[in-house]
Amino acid sequence: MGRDDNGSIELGRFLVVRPEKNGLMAEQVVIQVRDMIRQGSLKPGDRLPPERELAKRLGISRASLRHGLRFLAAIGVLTSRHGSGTYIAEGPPALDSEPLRMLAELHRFTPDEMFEARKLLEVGLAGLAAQHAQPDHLAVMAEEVTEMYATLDDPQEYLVHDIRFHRAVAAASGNQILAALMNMVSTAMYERRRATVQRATDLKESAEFHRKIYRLIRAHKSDEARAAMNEHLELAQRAFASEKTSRAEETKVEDLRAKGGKRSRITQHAEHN
Amino acid sequence: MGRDDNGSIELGRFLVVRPEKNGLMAEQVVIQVRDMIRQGSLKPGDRLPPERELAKRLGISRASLRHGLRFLAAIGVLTSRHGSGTYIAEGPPALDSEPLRMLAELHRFTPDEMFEARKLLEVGLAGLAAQHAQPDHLAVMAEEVTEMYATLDDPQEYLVHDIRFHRAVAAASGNQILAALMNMVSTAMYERRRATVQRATDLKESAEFHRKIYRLIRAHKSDEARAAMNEHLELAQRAFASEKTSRAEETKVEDLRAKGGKRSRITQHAEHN
DNA sequence: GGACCAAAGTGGTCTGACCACCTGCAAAAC
DNA sequence: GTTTTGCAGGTGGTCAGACCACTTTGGTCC
Repeated sequence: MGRDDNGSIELGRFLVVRPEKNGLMAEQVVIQVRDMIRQGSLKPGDRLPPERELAKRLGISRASLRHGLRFLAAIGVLTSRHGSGTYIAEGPPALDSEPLRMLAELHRFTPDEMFEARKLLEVGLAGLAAQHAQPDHLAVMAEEVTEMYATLDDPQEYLVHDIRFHRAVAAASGNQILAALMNMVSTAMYERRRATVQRATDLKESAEFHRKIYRLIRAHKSDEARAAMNEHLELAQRAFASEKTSRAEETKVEDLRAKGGKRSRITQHAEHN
Repeated sequence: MGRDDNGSIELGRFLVVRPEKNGLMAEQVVIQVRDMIRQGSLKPGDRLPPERELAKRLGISRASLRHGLRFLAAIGVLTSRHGSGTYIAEGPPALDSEPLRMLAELHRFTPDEMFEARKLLEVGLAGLAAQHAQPDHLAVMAEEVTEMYATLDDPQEYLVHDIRFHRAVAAASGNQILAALMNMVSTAMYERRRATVQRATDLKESAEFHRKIYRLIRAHKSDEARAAMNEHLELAQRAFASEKTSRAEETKVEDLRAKGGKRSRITQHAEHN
């Protein structure tokens, strides 16, 4: 295999990056950007130089540069805005849920598996939240509980506040990693839940549970908060299971996804709320 | 907020898409491939058609197609092999750890946060493993424990078996999602650990712990396995902390990463063991 | 049979052009 | 003076075709 050792680099008039025989160009981009982030010259919200310029600076073609940027966008580090520029992701740390969704498709994850994962994460988060929750987190939780009671007759809307409540608990835990993981799992399940929750089984009971969890977190009762969260999720799991067996329509879900119910992070035009 | 623009596309996905007002081309690719996966015409290990052909079939340029494929490769669904083809990811479900690593850089995650996340996940997994472990999983665990004892004098090698043991526990839990999450977190921490473990503090004690955990899982003692795992990780956390404070050199780590200690999934040429 | 080599197939990169979209600013309208 | 309009430049998105680098395959030669 080795008879091409004429790799003489004589055109190196610029001292940018030595075009060693090493890996792909796109990977170079990832490394460069990561290092810029690491050394602090790029912070969340910052705008990167234009592609044409950046490509020139790194000594690669714009196409290759774009391949690298695409990778970074895919994993959620960047977002590109057509006509405006490329920016470092902002907001709270979050992992894209698309990978998990894909995995679920590929390996046929069962709903029970997902619920189990959620249970483990959320029960733990509830316990941590009870220990570390700050007033502002508690305020958000209270707000969402209130909204739940106010939307008992609108399952779709209720679900939104349900999710926000759990997100607030995650944020209150003080652990950004676990919060990001939980959100990823939770979001990946969203569409399925959205379909089943349609006929509200027991939103009242659900709301009560959320209120109970909130109060336990506020009172710093870690173990009890964990227990309540566990109970709540098992209830939800059973409700989901019974709903699911009673019908087998998937068209609805299909439809929602198709017309932009969610947008892949690939271009995500700044729609984080 | 919630600007619901995005013109309504009521009917919409034909194979030959009109270059009218659809979303980005790359996104079309993602959707197409995902649907192929969902409907079962693409399974793990399968090879996709050549880019040139696929591009023609979808009615887009090869560059755009490649952008889409890059996205899928980035999230771990595909792997491209130069000169060979593009394949659907094989092996057990796994999430790439690069996103988490990037998040850690961007938001300055603390080691304590990471350990806390690991603790939550692994303690839960140990409990589940004690309930669901199969003989083959137990065999792997036993094997790795043995190897740990055999490599007490080689911290680097020891760490490898350490990681494999924990991976085996995760696999034994029967929950692929949690296993994938744990591996993601664990892998993201790998480099840091690799640096600190150099001067083996108490590998003997660590090995004892692993053996203990293994036996408890084998005996289906869920609660005790959880407790042991928790103890083990807190010990490791303390060891890490004390190591870290005693020195502040990072050059070593930098070096390892730079020269291919790890390869981003972006091109990952089939090196899963 | 085994080592070697050449050709075909495939992903990776480059180039340069054009398109679609956003932003900012200046001219026009009020 | 203030608001609206419109245009021009900058920026990301797409396209086309060519060439490079690697892998695989299958044949040739020893």
